[in-house]
Amino acid sequence: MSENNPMRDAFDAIADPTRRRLIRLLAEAEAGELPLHELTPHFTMGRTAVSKHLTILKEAELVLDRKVGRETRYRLNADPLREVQDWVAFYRKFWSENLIRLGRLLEEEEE
Amino acid sequence: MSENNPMRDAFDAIADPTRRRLIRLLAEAEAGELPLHELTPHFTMGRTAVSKHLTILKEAELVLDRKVGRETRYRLNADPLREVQDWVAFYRKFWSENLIRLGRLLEEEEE
DNA sequence: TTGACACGACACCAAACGGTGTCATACAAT
DNA sequence: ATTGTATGACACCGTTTGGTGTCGTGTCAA
Repeated sequence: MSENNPMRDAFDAIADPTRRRLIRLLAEAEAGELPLHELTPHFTMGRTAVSKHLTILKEAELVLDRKVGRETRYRLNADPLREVQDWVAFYRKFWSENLIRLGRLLEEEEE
Repeated sequence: MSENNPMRDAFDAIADPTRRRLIRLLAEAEAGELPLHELTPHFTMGRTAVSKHLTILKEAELVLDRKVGRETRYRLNADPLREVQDWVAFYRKFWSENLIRLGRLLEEEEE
């Protein structure tokens, strides 16, 4: 039984501001990974709540984790965000004028 | 009392796949706008459910509406998606190799 | 003016969400 | 060996979500 994970959408995972901050913290971590007890103090909520948000991010495969001693270190995996990028990029052509040039530039680059 | 709206996050609004499909349908509408009863048949759920999704999109200002006769026509406003674009763009540098070149190109362009 | 249509508003419901606190376990340090 | 730390797993709880059905009102068509 290799996969009993609920397996979650990236869109769903980044909908919560706490989870977006977690992603940011992991992105800026010098070591590239952080354990739960170093992430927790950045929030007003308790450890358990942060842990649950990390679980949701794991379900979306936005973070990976490995156990080191008694702590679990979490690391960012930004790849699923490409789906978000691709989806939102489609609507660039509907934005207000000043980014149309950039949009065209991207289209050339992306094929 | 000009603003009694709950006022919702764009990230929150696009988290639901039904709402993403609504955005797509409105984007592809030839007339640029569609009434509820033309949107509904694209889904398996009932009219009331679709209407509630549209309300949520309205709270995020991703759709605008105007009344025409007995119908309410909904139109896409993609501008709030720029916030999503900006947020996700930050993590392009963490993606797998082949987009690093594009990422650098965008950074030059964006300042 | 009667009837069908389009819609918003509302009550309702089960399930998921976003928190809390507690407990058991594994590991570190002394 | 004992104590303290880090964590996962639960049970619990109030609120929100995503759906349903119904009702009332405004509008178009006969």
